[in-house]
Amino acid sequence: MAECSATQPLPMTGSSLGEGAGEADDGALPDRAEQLVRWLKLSERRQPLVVEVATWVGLGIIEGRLRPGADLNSVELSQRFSTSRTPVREALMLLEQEGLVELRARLRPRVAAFTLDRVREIYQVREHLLAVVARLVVERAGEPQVAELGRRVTRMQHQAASGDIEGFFWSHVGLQERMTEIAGNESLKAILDSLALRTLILRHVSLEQPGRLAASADEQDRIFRAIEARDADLAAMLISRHTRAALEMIERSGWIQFAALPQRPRRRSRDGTTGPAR
Amino acid sequence: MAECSATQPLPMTGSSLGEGAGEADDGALPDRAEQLVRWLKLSERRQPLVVEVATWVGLGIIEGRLRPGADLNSVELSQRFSTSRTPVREALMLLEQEGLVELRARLRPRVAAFTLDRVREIYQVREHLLAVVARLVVERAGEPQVAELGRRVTRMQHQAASGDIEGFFWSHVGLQERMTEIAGNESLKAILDSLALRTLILRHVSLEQPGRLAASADEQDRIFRAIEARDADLAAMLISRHTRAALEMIERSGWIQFAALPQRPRRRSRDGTTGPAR
DNA sequence: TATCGACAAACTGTCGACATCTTGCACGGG
DNA sequence: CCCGTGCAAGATGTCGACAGTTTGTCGATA
Repeated sequence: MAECSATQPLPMTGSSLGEGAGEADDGALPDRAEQLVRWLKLSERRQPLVVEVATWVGLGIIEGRLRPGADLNSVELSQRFSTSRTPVREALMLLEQEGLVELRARLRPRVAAFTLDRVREIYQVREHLLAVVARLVVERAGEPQVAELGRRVTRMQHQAASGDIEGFFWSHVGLQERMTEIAGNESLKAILDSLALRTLILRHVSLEQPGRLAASADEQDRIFRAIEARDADLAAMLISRHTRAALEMIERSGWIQFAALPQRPRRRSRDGTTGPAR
Repeated sequence: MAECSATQPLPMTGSSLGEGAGEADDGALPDRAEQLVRWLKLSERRQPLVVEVATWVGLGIIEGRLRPGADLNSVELSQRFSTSRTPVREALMLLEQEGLVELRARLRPRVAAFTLDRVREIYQVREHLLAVVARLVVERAGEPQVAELGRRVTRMQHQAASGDIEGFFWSHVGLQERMTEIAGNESLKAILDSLALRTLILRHVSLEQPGRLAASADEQDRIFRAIEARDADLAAMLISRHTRAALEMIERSGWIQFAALPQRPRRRSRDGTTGPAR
């Protein structure tokens, strides 16, 4: 378990993350797990076992514990969760559709690797769809909803002021999700959720850029005021600009090249000396 | 199935699909099946068995042979293809992500049912994303690409003039796919492909409305001329309007209420002799 | 020393079996 | 006659096993 906290590009082979995983199912996973479950609409559609595996792997990818390109072999995952490979394969397929995992016939599943081009594409789509969301929110939000959005933005400003990146990050996620809900187009929400999931880790990177936290908070405030004033054009423009700014931060951070390094996980030596084995 | 690991997707196993469903696939599979395979990005990612099942079921849904709400139980499908249930389940999961099949834990898989609201949502998203595509096409298409689009539009006009709904329909599908390719945003293309798949059957309905064929051909022509003239704003506006018009036709046709009728398939008698056609 | 080829480990895809759950149907009560 | 209850057929989810591939490693060769 000690190795769990390793910040190295630690290949997930072996039992590097062993215990934490095994017990992770019920107690250990905090709110984000539930967020993820809701995001993937897992609970309604799948058995608990599949949900457990998908949640753990998905969270691992989002949180950066599982690096892009890392092997996700089903045998090891099934041992980790004391199940057969069937639910594991199902979980990996779910994550594949969300763009978090790459599956190709006969090849080992791997954590999806980003390319800068792909990220640009996603942000380009997000930019336009979020503009649509903004317009719909202006059109459809009642007073109570506007007030709720205002409270969320206020909280984010406080978090930004106190430098609480983690809190701000999740508030931001929650705010955008709430706005897509208010927009009232479930298909649109599903698409944006999926795109959000793929870029979660990147959005984190974006916020870590110096000065970005305060700037982002300010932009959120201006977007909110446009919504409050029922100015759809302005809100749409601001949210598009906000999205472009976030992309720029990501590009500037150079994170992508770093993360996309060809990661060749070593095969375990077969005498079992893989360090702390289970 | 025999161990023929042929590289070519061999035609359906002719063995066990004796019913009305059987006829439709074997001879009729040629182009659309391949289109569907490409659409789902099946060939790269999955084993032939899964591809075969997914193609058959997916085509069945698109062509209306499998009605919304119809049961898709994995035992029957596995018998039909002489496989085990594992690849069948995988195929159904693939189709679920494309919105063609509904899976819920412990319940039988069913062909996805449309609601009018859901269709409106999809067309709302399509309207905006296609506008983005139009702008990108104007920006990025070279002369050869524009010429190719022109040829496609010309062909569609001929098909419309001769009342060839089926041909026009697939030309239309091909045209939009080509435009999304030219737009050069793969993520955007993936989203639009998925939405297109969900609404394929509806777009067919739309074209069957009297007068719609000619109107659609005319709109396509105007969109093309706007692209040719490099007028991004106009092209985007026209393609949005075109999408809205298509939705209106669908709403007017009343097809959705008809198709969404709670279809309760009777259980088969268990002597295997499926008396009435399925 | 570097390269190529073959071996062996390990992983994936598929299968049939089993436990659990859902669902249609029959039966009994109101 | 209609409705709720219980049962049995049948479907799903999971499992362990097996065959076929992929892949890393080792040894032979130049």
